[in-house]
Amino acid sequence: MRFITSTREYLEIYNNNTKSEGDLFIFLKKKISEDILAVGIVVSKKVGKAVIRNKLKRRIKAFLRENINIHPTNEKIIIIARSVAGNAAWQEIKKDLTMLFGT
RNA sequence: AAAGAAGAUAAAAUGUCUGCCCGGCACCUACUUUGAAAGUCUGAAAAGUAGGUCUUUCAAAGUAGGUGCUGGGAGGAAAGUCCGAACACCACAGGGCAGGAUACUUCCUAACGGGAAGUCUUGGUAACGAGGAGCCAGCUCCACAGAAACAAACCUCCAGCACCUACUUUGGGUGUCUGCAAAGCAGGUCUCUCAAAGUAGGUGCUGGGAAGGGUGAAAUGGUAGUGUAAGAGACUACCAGGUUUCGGUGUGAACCGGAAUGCUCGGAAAGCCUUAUCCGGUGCAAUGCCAAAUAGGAGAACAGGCCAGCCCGGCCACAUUGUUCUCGGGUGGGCAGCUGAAAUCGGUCAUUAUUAUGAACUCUGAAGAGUAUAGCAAUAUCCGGUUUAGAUAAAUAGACAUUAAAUUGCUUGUUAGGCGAUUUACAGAAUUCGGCUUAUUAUCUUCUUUGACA
Repeated sequence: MRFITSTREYLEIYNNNTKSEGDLFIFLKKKISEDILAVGIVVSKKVGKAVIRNKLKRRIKAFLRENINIHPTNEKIIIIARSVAGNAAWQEIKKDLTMLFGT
């Protein structure tokens, strides 16, 4: 697994994706030929101040580490946080992410 | 006990599982360079010798990756980016204008718009807080209300003139009444009317005056008297303030005491402005370096390509072409800058310097000053210690459990405890420091006022 770091890569997915929505997050997915998962995390200022945004990003990364097996391996995914995700509990985040990866 | 004021400190703890970033050490793998040895192929006048090529092995260094062990890893505001600096680059002979910032005094400081102490004004019963150049240079503004917001006069006050009304007095006329026989004359506590004078009131005009009323955030000193047509610092006494000046104290802002002068002056400079002082610009995305692919640029060398096994021949190109190499610019990317500093704590046995305080005594009209040593404090010096993140879609954590604290519910055997629930703030480094401002949880210390009890 690797993280998406360049603006060009983000724009490529924004322009050509399949969208799935949960209560807390929105997934933008795109099939790729490489046998690896690429993930980008987007948390806007609507979610909260820096401490809250950083904590949410760390929690998403922790989920990805702990659930390495359920990931698809040939996709690029952008995870966008909705504004309510800032004060969600860990159980809610886990449930929402599991549901979105399952579909 | 309640309500306040000032300051200081801390920024919940422990464990389990799973992880992140930076460094150190050891080992392993790969690559590069250097050296040594062996072999191989070559090989300079002579030597298959020196040297060279390639391969293998070993050693050292470096780079990259991996494994293991180990060390370190957010804040008091990391925030806002508001001041001041370091550092980097650019600009710069000197001076002025413009622009910006600041504005009581002394001291601290690398510097500051920061801090400390003092001083004045002001708010508060007080602890304590807030503020500080200049509206006697010029201009401008002062909502609403009000006559008027700085030059005047609405009502009121006073004087004069004109007109109107009422009344009084005097005089004239008509009527009426009475008297005389009548014409007529005379008279009146009568009526109407005309004129003059006076008194009172009203209206208007001219002048005096700025005391009173009312408006406003703000109206040009206050009280009492003299004075006047009415009034007014016009004059007098006392009070308040201003200005000038003398003496004293203090480094200074300023303060204390005296004298003269009727001088009595609106507010706003977070309005223009005046005065004084300071300020070159851009910020680590600074700046320096390495440097791929692709495209294009410059330079150099070569002359080709297709048909064919080769030659001849034919076709294309004949230099703005093709191939190869080199160069510099630039993009993605990477490295350095990058983290130890104007840091912080303690000590005083001893040393030195400076500053402040200071029991006591003396002087003074007061404010205050002087003498002088012990002790104590601060700063510097000195001595000893402590800490010290470096990420880059951005690490420093995620989950769970226990404990702690606070709030709250239920409950019991109620100065106490048990069982639950919720909460544990504000907030995330980005070149580095010194400050300021803002956000915010808890605790402690000192002080003030009021009340209660002893």
